[in-house]
Amino acid sequence: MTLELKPVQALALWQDVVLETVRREGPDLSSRQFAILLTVYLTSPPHTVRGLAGALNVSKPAITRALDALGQLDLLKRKRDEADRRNVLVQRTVKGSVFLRDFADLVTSVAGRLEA
Amino acid sequence: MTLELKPVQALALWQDVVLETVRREGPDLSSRQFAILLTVYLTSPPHTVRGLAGALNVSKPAITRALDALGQLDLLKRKRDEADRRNVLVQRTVKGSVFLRDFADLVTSVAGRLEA
DNA sequence: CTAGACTGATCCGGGGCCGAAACGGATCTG
DNA sequence: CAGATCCGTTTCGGCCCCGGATCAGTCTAG
Repeated sequence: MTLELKPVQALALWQDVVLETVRREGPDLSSRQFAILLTVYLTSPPHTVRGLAGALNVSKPAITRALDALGQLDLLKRKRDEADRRNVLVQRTVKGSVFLRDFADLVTSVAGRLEA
Repeated sequence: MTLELKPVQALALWQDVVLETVRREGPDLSSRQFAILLTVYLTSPPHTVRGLAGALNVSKPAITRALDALGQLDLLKRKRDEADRRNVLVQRTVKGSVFLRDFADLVTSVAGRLEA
């Protein structure tokens, strides 16, 4: 079974969620930063700078900066790969898990209020 | 009837959509700009700078700048209110309609591929 | 051991966005 | 009228992000 979602519902869902995140004065992530966050939490490790750059079709410095910002917010952390010290492994944090769980709840709640 | 969406599905949906929009090298809108765009197209007119600023809980100059950017992209246009020439009415454009319809199709298509 | 490949970080000039404050035009009010 | 008020825009100093080029550290093949 797949999830049915009409175009008008999709836009309404997006609007409510984006509006809510804009209104709340929480950490305001760019779409790239958010994409990185979601990718790290939803796809299987390991996650490297180069890998993320390729996955998002973005330059390496952009990933480095995004990791700086996300690390500052404690939503993600870096760890040297001891097996190959050239690599940096991007890992989850407790705060990041909580942040994404809250976000998921927001989306489901908005979806629940949507007329189907 | 309401729309059922589990937290894990919500995150997966969001990741796929955000990842796709980041990868595509289309106009890369900030969340505020996108929120403005959605608000103008989904809620009933008239839309003024002050009204949008209040709705998004954001300063007026931020709205002005966002309208500059969205106008440059031809996704939205400004029009003087002839009844009260202090006001600026924000209006839709053909290109904006197409842009949002495409986006809605992207979301529905991703949702359709989601395991329910 | 060394030359080369590969990693992530940094440098750099350029550009966008930020909010507070000030501005000019339009409108209302006394 | 003149002053107060409302509107959107502009100015200002500051901060963050952009990507190409380059860097230092690490690994590997010969």
